[in-house]
Amino acid sequence: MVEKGRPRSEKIEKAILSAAYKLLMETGFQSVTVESIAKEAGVSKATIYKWWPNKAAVVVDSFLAAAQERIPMPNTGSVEKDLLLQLGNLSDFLETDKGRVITELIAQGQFDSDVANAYRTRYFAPRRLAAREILQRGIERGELKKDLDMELSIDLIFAPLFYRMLVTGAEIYPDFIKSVVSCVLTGIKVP
Amino acid sequence: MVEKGRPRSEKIEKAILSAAYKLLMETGFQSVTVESIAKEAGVSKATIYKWWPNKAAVVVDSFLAAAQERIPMPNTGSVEKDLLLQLGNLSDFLETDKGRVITELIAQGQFDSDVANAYRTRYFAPRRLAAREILQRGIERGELKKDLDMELSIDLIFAPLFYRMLVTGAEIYPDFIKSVVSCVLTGIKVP
Amino acid sequence: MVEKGRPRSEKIEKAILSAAYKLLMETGFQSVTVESIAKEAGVSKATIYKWWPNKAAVVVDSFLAAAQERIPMPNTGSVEKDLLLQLGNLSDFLETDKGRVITELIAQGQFDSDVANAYRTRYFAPRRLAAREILQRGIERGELKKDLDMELSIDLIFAPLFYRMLVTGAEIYPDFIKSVVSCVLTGIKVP
Amino acid sequence: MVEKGRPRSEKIEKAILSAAYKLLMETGFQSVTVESIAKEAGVSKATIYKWWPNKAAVVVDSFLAAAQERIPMPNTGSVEKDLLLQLGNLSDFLETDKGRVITELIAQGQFDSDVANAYRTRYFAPRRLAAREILQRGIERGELKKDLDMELSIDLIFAPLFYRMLVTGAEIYPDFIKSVVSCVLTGIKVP
DNA sequence: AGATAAGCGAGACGGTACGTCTTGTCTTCTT
DNA sequence: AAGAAGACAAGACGTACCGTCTCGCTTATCT
Repeated sequence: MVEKGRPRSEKIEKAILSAAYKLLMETGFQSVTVESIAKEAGVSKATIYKWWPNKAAVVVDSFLAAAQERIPMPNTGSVEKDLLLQLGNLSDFLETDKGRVITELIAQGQFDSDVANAYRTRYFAPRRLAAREILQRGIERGELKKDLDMELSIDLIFAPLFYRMLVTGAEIYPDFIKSVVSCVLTGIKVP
Repeated sequence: MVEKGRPRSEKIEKAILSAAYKLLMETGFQSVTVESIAKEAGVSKATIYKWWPNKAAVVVDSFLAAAQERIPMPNTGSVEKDLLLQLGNLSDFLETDKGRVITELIAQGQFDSDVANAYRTRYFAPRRLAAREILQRGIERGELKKDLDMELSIDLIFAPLFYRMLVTGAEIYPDFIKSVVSCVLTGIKVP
Repeated sequence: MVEKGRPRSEKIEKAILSAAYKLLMETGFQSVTVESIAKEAGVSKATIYKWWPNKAAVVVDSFLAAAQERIPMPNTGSVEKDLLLQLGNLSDFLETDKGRVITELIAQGQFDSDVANAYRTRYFAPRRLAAREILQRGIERGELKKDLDMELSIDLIFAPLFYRMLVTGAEIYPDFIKSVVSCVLTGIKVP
Repeated sequence: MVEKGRPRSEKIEKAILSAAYKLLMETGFQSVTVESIAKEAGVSKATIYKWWPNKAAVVVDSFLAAAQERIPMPNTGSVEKDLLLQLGNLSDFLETDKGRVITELIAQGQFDSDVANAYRTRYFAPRRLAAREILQRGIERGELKKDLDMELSIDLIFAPLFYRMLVTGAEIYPDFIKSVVSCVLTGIKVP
């Protein structure tokens, strides 16, 4: 059966997401208003609420849609080098405007579980997968313990960066990453 | 020098903080309004704004004032046991209502640097100090490397719990803590 | 050109004006609050501020909207009788609740020129026109001087009533009106 | 019996009235706040409320205290000339800042009968007395009707000026005064 | 001289209205 | 039916002013 009436315009959806993303980058999550998105996109507020349940949903969506760039998958033959590259990329990213934004989204996730689910499945899940592959190859190469708890290991690797970003606010200098990888590895590596 | 004018009423200050804390626990950060605090405390809104610049400031203050209970300082003679106790307490705490609240405050800290500064200096700083002592004793007993980077080590220990709370939302079961401590230790322990 | 968007609801506008008018009559200008108007009208405060710049504007508007009843135009064939009827009506009116209200609006007009402009053009202008016609007919009938300064004469006729209402607070008894008309017509000098 | 305790400081009372008057002239009735009077006078708010029941009372008092300058009593031998001088002075006065202020006080009198009583007895009563004398002399000289209603006549003379000031807002040019006096004296009817 | 009591400055406080802002829904006409 | 425009309800925000109060200090008279 064919849908009746005017079909949903994909152009409009994109305009909304672009506008939301632009404002998110420029002014931060709290300063973005649905009104401002509508104006920037040349769109009616009702149209936004037609497709997203609330402001947080649009804004998160706009961020995640824009974050679909390729996730780098380092494969140097060494777990340590791979992890250093991976964490280096992440920490570089967290310094950018986008990095600031993701902490705002994580913050919003504490108040809105839909937001939390969104960034978990669409943002973090694929990135953890990349880390998983690095570790998997390390196991196969005999660099890492066979019975490694993968999820735990990934937590140990990523957690310190987010902990500093979100909780302590301490600077994330390059040596910090080196030290994190070194410490975690010496722990999980075959002795 | 003697203070001039009618002195600030401590009773009122306490009433405000108690009211804010009560509402924070009952309804969560976002649902607390300055109006509701004023009503609950039997106080004028203007009085609240006289002493705190905005809602976030009062609410955070109310939490931190209530969080001044003794920080447990385990001292079993073993770094591993001490850390297990410390992290066990923390994870128990994070399961309670207060635990939920602190994630909300951390969230708020992403939007308001005054809030972030408040919980960093008044909440986390003393708790990190406790961890520091545990590690220090470990070094003195020869359990840990002499040239240990303390801040980094504390980050490695605490980060995974907060990472799960704030980012992945994964459950924090008892074995998780054991594994975290074990992994971090094997790395920083003298071989 | 057709208006875009949802049209302004006339029902709501009327509800606001009715509510404001009701409260104005019941409690007086100073006791009316925008909040109370909103509540009485079952309307949002923002809607009121959308169409009126402040409380005074709504309240004055509500009064003037309600004061659009027919202005009596006596035409007895005698200037004196016409003026007596006109002033009698006015003084009866000033004794009512509405009369008290208009002094409050005039008072408000001293602080807010928009208010003053409103009652001048919408309330007094049409009433002065009626008086003008009475005088005009008097001139045509040869009762009054041909070169009469109309504005001045109208001032002389109306002023004493308002002067007593606003300034001296003296009672306005029926004979007072008779005397005013008589004096204005013939003067106080010995003939 | 002698009063116990520290006596009321006249200096302070004067400072309050001066401050209130200064602010009244500079910023108008509504913009004067008790706070600002206290600050300007270097006095405590409580001291103000100790001697006056509310803001309006102080401000009106400050005005009336300052308005105690001699009231001119023209006596030219002609009622017309006397009235022209008297009204001329009044209209000159109403053009000044003080003139604006008195309309504000009259306005305030509509909401506060204490204010109204104050300016009636302390401001208008003595000025009406002066007019009364003018008329009395006119009667004695045979210029005016013997059975003249004095209060009414005074109303007729003063009312138009205040009517223009308070109600119509029309300009009060010199000829206007001439015409008022002339009309009141001789009437508008064809002789 | 010391006690007593009111005057006073400073400023905290309760109360209450203001006018603004944002969210999410609803209504009308246009495409 | 989708969409633009924009009206609307709800309700929190932070500000302002009023008039009252609570301190401690000062300035008088009374004992």
